[in-house]
Amino acid sequence: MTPREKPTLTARRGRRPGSGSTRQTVLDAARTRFASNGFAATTMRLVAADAGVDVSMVMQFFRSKDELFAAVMSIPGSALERLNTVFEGADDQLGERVVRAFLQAWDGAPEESEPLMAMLRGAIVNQLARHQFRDFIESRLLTGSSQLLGPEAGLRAGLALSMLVGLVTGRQIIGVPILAAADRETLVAIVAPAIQHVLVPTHQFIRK
Amino acid sequence: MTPREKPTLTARRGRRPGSGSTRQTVLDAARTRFASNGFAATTMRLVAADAGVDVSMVMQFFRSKDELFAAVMSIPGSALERLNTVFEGADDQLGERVVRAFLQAWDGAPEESEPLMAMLRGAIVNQLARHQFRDFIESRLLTGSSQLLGPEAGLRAGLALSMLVGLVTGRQIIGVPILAAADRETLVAIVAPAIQHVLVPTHQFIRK
DNA sequence: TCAAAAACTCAACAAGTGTTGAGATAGTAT
DNA sequence: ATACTATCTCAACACTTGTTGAGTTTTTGA
Repeated sequence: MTPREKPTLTARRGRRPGSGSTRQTVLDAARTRFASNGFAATTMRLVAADAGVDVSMVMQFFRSKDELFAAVMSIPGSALERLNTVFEGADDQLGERVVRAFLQAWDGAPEESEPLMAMLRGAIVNQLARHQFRDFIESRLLTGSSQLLGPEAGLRAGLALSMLVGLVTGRQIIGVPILAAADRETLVAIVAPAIQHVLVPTHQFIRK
Repeated sequence: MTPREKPTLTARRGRRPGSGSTRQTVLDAARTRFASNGFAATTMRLVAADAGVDVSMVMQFFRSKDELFAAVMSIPGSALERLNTVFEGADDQLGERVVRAFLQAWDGAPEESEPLMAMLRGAIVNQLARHQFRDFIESRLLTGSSQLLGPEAGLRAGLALSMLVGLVTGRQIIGVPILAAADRETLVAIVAPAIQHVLVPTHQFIRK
């Protein structure tokens, strides 16, 4: 049945898989579109037009819209990695460290912030994004915080995260003017003590 | 031209505007669908089927999908009204009062919580909802907090709101298990001090 | 009774969606 | 050269969407 000749190496002839530059172009276009338009409003034809290729090209690289979206979100990006370790250590600056890292992750370079933005926008409409988002909150971050704070550790970390996500959503996605206008350090100054209190169940606040 | 007899009252003849029960049924169905499925995933045919009428019936009552959505969200509901006064008074229990009122608004009866849910889900996709949401955060609530806390009053209230919205989103819409499983009082106990610190720029925490 | 008007249904349109398959083009091995 | 294969385009399918207009039923006021 199956031809056994030349079982060793270079069994396949013909054109080698291309440089992948087009695939990357499509992926970049999709990332940007998903981040700014959300999942539902991003059409395959729109992504294809941005990338300057035909629609079926997109379908051939990524087999469906869902898989394209998954490919966009599965870009690990150093942003997520950086957030992995930020919960470690329950010292006085924990809140400030967490808040600053969080705001940075969403303000940074498009290659890092856009997948996060796409995930956030998609979490409302797309089931895949919703699950990815749960994983993002549950496994990636809650495991890093296990060394923190007693039996409520997971709950406290989840609360801090969801509240910070709300802040970023209002600031970047909804575009509440008063939040969008504030600079990062002002936000850190106000929010950091609050997050500190959510994360560390201390009953008194260390002054200055 | 126009008959002048009996110019006083009952000018219109024919069937009076119906009991309105059907229109209300449609509105209820739309409210529930928008709240649970979001704007994009809610189709006119789905709403019509839920209400047990034809699609064009929905179109006749509310002239478009956008106007139907607007009708759903413009249900004032005592939930929003209750939130109007909750920011008043910068005492020690302000944070607790705000958090509890907020969680109640989203946990309460469907007629009150569903418009909020619809607004929240729609804010990502629908421009109308996004504007409504800004108004909800800006005018309705920030004006009530003007008596609070200095030059940063608006920013602080906006921050508290966005963070609480993030909490509710994670709990009810995304369905993060660890947040959904927690009961309301546990959340109040953890979050209230944090919100207190966001709203009132005190530098020390009153113990117990 | 009778006609007007509201309430309601049926069938379809135009546009847009994700997706598919056939085929053209071009690079790469033998 | 030539067979082979990856890249890419064209055209269309099958379906869903919001929306519309014509026609039917039911209630109401004169």
